[in-house]
Amino acid sequence: MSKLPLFDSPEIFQKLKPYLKTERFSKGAVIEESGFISKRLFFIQSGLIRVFYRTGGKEVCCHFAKEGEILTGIDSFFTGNPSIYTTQCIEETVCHSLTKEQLEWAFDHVEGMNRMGREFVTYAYIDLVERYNSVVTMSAQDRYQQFMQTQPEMLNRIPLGYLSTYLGMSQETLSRIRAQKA
Amino acid sequence: MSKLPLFDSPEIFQKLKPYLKTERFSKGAVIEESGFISKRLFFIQSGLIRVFYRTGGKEVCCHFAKEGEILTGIDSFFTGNPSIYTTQCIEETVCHSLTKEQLEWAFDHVEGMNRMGREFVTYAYIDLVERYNSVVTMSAQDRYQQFMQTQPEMLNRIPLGYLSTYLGMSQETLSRIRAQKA
DNA sequence: ATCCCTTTTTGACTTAGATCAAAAGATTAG
DNA sequence: CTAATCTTTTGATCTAAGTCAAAAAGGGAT
Repeated sequence: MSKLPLFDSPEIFQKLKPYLKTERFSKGAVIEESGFISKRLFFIQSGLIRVFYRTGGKEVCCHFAKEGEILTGIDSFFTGNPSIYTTQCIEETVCHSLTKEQLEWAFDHVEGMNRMGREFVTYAYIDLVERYNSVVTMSAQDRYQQFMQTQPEMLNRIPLGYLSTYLGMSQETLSRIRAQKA
Repeated sequence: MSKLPLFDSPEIFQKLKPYLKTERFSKGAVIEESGFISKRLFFIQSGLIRVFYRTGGKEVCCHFAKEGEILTGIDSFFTGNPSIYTTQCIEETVCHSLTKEQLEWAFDHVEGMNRMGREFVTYAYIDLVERYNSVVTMSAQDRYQQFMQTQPEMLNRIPLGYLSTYLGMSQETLSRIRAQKA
């Protein structure tokens, strides 16, 4: 979910600190399972997480969140309905979290927090629009290339099987695309 | 861009009213052309607008906004870069608009405005996530069906040629899908 | 009405990418 | 180190959807 201003904003971070719950998750650990209500917003200190949902017997990754970024089952966290998303660690991960109530409190009482939230979601939205457009107008090859150019460091961190579903293509197709430009 | 709480929130609407500029655009009129900086946020009172961009010699619709909804070249409006989007009226349209400066002012001075902005973008984001997922996991047929079920009233208002690009398929494919279930 | 122009439909052909299946490489646990 | 498991690659089809081209249907203007 795009860049997170929190860690760059020491004043806000200081104010929230007393409320943050810090946890360490090992590789493969599931942080939140689909079907439950997402109760926490996570600030990722280190590590890598994938967000996925199941459809037609398959898992489709719709997001990766790494150190410095924010994570939540956004649909559920804001609406209160059970989430369709499962969040799982791809690497060992350390994160700090707030409950929804604490976040709501912060929106009302921490100066600049509401604005930060709005700007954060706005940029996440802009990012997603681009991603959406790329699936509608670009070929599988081009989508991979674009990913390679914009987040080359992620190529080694995300298993091919996860990345392919994120890019909207089969694992075999991604493997072949990767092969042809050796 | 999803539902707009503004018209449902008389207090906020009253406060903004003095600053709103009201305009009427005829069918086919271009409200903002790509390549320019999007300077206004539009509240649509009546009518229907398409947002599109050009790629590979084609126009791709990425959004439709109708009465009661909000419109802006979101990328440009918030970042200040020239927009890649053109907004054009599909029907005769009446809307009220604010400049970016006025909106910023409102975020800081109109009680509840910042929160409204954040919630608005959050819901727009959630909507878009769903749309994104549908392009990645569903067939052209299923996407059309889904659109038919969720916004049946739009079928008669949006020309097929525009709708097809919005749904991420060729005009011919959409025509054929529509034909087979007479 | 009639002409012109835009939008939609229909037909024939092509292709990107999916699926199914199996081999080859990596990782992890014991 | 070796077995067992998981991940990636390679190969052989198959199909949904795209492209190109032309006909049909709608909509405005005069």
